[in-house]
Amino acid sequence: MSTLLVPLIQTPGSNPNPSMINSCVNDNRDDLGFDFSDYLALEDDYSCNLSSFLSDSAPVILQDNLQTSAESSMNSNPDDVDNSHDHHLKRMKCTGGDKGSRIAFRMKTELEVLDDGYKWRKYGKKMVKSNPNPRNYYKCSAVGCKVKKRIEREIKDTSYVITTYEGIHNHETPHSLFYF
DNA sequence: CGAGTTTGACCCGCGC
DNA sequence: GCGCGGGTCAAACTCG
Repeated sequence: MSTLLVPLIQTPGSNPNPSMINSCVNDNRDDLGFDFSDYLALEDDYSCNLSSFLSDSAPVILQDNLQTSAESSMNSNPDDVDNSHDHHLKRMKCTGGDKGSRIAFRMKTELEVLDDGYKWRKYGKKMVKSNPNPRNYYKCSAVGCKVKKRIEREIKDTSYVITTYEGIHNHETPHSLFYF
């Protein structure tokens, strides 16, 4: 299984979130009301349960070093994470393949829906067996854009939200137009 | 009145 | 074939 890091530089048409993380954290992080304390990407197999990514079986790659998720879980105390500004993009995992447009990340926030600069329409809500918290389904509201995202709260610590994106936007984010 | 949300129903894949 | 779980649809509803 190959592993690659998701670029954190905003590129037109790329998934917005890594770049949004960068831009938001750099200036108005406090205004957003959440911390990008953690970050990870999905395996190719999209059918896998999100919770499995938080289990000890999944390897995790840090930006500055490597460690297993078992090790990282010991360091997953939010207090530890918040101690450094560099930890907003602490860890990430991504596997290669044609389906690399799927990405998930986990962040500490009280908000249910994060403003990532795009406009989303909610089209479903589902209780899943593996998580007592409901999973919400969103589609990008832009015409012709088929990007979807799922949002659910982590089982172990409901202060963390797991957001999963599928697909690549075929348009600019309204946020970036404003921002730039 | 249009856009967005809610929610039950439906569909589909998978395991047995 | 059947049941289960997850994802999507769409009508009804809410809100500005």
